Amino acid sequence: MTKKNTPSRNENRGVTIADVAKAAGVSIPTVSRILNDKEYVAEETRQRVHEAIRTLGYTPHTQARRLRGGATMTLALHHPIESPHDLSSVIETSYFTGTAEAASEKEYFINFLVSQLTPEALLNMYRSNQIDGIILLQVRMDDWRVNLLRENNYPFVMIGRCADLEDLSFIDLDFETAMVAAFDYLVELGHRDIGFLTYPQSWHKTGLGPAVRSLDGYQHALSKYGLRSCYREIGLNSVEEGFEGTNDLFRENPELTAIITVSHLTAAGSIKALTQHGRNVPQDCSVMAIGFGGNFASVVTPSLTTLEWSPYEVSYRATILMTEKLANELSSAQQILVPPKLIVRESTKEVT
Amino acid sequence: MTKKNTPSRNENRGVTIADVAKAAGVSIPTVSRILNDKEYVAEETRQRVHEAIRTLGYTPHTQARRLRGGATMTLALHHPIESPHDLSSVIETSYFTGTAEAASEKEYFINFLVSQLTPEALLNMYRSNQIDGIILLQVRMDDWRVNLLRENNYPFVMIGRCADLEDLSFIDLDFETAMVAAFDYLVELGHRDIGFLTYPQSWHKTGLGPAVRSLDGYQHALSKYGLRSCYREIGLNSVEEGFEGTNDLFRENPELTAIITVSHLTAAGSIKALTQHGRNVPQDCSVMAIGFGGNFASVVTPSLTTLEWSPYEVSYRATILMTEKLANELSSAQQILVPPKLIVRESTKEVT
DNA sequence: CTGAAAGCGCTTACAG
DNA sequence: CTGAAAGCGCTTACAG
Repeated sequence: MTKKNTPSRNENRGVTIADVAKAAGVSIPTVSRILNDKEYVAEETRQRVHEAIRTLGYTPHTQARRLRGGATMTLALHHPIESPHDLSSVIETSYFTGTAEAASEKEYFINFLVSQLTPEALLNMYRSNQIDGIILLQVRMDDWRVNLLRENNYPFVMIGRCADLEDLSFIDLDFETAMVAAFDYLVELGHRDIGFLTYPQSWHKTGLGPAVRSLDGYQHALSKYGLRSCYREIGLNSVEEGFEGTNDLFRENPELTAIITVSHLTAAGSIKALTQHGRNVPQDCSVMAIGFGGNFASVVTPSLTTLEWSPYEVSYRATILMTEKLANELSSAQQILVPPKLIVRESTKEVT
Repeated sequence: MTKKNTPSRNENRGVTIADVAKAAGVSIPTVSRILNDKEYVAEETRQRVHEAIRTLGYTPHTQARRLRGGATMTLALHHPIESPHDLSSVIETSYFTGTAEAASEKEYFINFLVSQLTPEALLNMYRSNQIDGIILLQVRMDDWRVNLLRENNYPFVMIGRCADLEDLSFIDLDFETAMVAAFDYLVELGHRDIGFLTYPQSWHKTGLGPAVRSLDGYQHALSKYGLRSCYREIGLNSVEEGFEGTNDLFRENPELTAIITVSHLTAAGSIKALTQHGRNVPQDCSVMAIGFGGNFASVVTPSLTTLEWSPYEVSYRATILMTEKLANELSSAQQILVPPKLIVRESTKEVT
């Protein structure tokens, strides 16, 4: 096995604008102009410079350009979570890919921040010119990040939304509409005894949007149809909690004919519990989930009827929004509410 | 609604090292030294400078530091895929979070590249100093990215591995071992008629590691136990393909008592097919999946026995490896093979 | 222990 | 149409 020499920095790296200028027999500014399609340049000069660029394999130094240009052309996507290890159960891959795709289209870099951030650290991201803007995930009704960024007038965009939205741009899932839509659908099928397994109490207490707004929507739906309240606040990301929540619900309300959950995981637990107690889904009880779709829905047996959003699309749009804001292309704050899509699969059925 | 003025760049941004120097009544290099804990500085001066830094809210300009320092302190993670939209079905979130976490610990930035990359574009990432190194995903036995990077002597690390590994650093899942381990486990339970739903033929043809090595491991296992071959190459990411693949397999081999799949999705399809044909899992037939774990396994009913790896850990380690390589902390190429962990759940059982 | 000088690679007025 | 000069914010020898 021949041992090769592995230098830490590469030789190719050395080609600078000065090299190109020398090779083409012109000055550095001239090369720069040609690179940036500025002003008038003699066609013959342009040819010569391009020739030099090609033979030298020159590419402008991104960092230097950015230093000169003032903008970092870098965005951050922040999800506050104690343990990044667990993020996979909280957020879908498509959030990353949607953001990454939009950023790359707009020639921005994107940094994913998946940790608890101190106010100091957040400010430093801007102050030290690491980022031009940030996209906030998991926004609370009263969110310190929003307050801080707003005070300091640093550009940001939310996926989600806080309480005071004046002049703020966001894209959010419309949970209120989703809840009512779920009831519209189930009531239409003849259901009147509907149980709801919602977000954990801790989410509600800390003012997390989905928790607060789902419950609001739930109340609307109840009064719209004159139904009585029947819900449990349970953990989001475990089949077990769905299992136990469902058992709980049925112990006190054996008459239920439908269950709405806010995660595919708890829906799966719900189905497990029902099946185990001899209730067939959807024959004896319908189950539906509100949330992100993806592959989960069809893995479950029976496959899940859902009201879902595309995290890819939502994050893509949020990122485009961020770049537009930075380019001053937004005349006013953009506030976008995305309605969910109803996808009927096998887990729901009319009451017999 | 009061209309606020939204300047595009922020005022706080202006604080530079020169401001600090002036405020503290010292020269710029002195501030720089203090910032970087260099050499001897009079304690009294240090105090004064720190004081100025604090009151001005100064943070060093990252881009400028990088320009001066030579390194971009930025890494890329590349997954080649035609449609980034579909990435969520191919790769787990934990890949991103593991990478992001390691990068942030080492004070690197990380850019996720989730698109088809041209050779030209890949070289440009280095030439234009956008990145110091790249982490390659979905590596083929003969991978143009590897060849190109190697030729140009640009630093990279693989999650996966190609055929010629001389002097290359990687961390890969040990699929051969996994296959044999699956058979060890099932044979121990008394199974001798075992069907295998493996990666699609296209993967095998393009030389994708998991496809090639799973099949190799499969052959080893067969000859180890003197069993006959019985497998199908099917699509990875759909419940349907698992469903149909299983039906296919049983049509010609009704005697099968166990199925091994390489994805949770196809395993779910497998269970669906078996159940639908009146075969109880695991009573009449065991099903197990080789691959990443996560929440999928317990969503399925019965929950899946798996041989699994943690994508968080694998990507975390790969990223650390990359930073070590860049810091020249690696005396030789690191080649790490990660064995899977067997997690017995409900979907497997001894032959009765 | 500290400052004046040069330079990282580029771009943008400013003259010609 | 093109070049000389200044500067983006920082760090690193080099003198003192």
